[in-house]
Amino acid sequence: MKIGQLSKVSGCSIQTIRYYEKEGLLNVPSRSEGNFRLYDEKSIKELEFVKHCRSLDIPLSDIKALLVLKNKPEESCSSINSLIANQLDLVNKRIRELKTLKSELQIMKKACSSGNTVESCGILTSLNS
Amino acid sequence: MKIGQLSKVSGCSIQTIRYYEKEGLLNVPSRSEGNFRLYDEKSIKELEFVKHCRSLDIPLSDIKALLVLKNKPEESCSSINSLIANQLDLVNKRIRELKTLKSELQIMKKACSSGNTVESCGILTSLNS
DNA sequence: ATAGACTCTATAGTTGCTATAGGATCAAGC
DNA sequence: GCTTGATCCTATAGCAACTATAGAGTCTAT
Repeated sequence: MKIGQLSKVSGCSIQTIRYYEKEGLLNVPSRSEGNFRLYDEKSIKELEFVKHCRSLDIPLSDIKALLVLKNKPEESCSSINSLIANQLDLVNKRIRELKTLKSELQIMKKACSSGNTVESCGILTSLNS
Repeated sequence: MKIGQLSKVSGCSIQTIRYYEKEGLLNVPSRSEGNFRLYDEKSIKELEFVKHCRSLDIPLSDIKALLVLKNKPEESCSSINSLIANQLDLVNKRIRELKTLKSELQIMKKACSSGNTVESCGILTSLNS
């Protein structure tokens, strides 16, 4: 299949697929006589692996590391484990940050009784402090 | 005071201060004879306003809009209100997304009983599906 | 006079894409 | 055989919000 087809079945844009290839996250596909990329079932699996990792916000560099590990089946998986643990820490940290943000934004929202002028807006007042 | 001093009292890096100036978020400061930027107390206030907005993840373009509104004290503050409400929506959405992420990552973490080989790693297995 | 601390501008790099320009290829219809 | 439109190709630029670097000028102290 050609790239447009792979894009449809995977839900990744054509540019993104080419970008992943350039970044070394996908095996280099074969080419047709007219220099079009040709993909097969295995390519779909590869792309879906990357997509799944990305849906977990795993950075491309880490996905690359995972792909290397996938090809060393006999090694210890402790680095995979710590990679995921790390990712979890990041997510937890970000959730905590966003919750702090949320409560401050909520307070600000309440401070503005719409219909005010800018001059007396409680939001601007709180942003100034 | 010069930019290094402002950087220290504000906690913003020198490059960030210059960047904010270039983006029109800070008033253009006066210059010394040797072409160094010179700041005063008002500059600190301005920078702190921007910093506070940024700590709420408000994008620079929105901060710019807020600055314009600050100079029209007699206008209605409803656009400030909706800007903040919008920001709150975004934060809430992101929190929900991250919570989904978090639970999937937790499941994956459990799936790996460290000491496994890469081949039998529960994490890789779940990433493949 | 010179060393070192600070500042200046301009430019490139970061991340993970998305969008565009300017072309080549291919299948279908006339 | 020729054209049209859909698809593909590469290379490059743009996004957000910075950070980092190069290469130069300025200021202060000795």
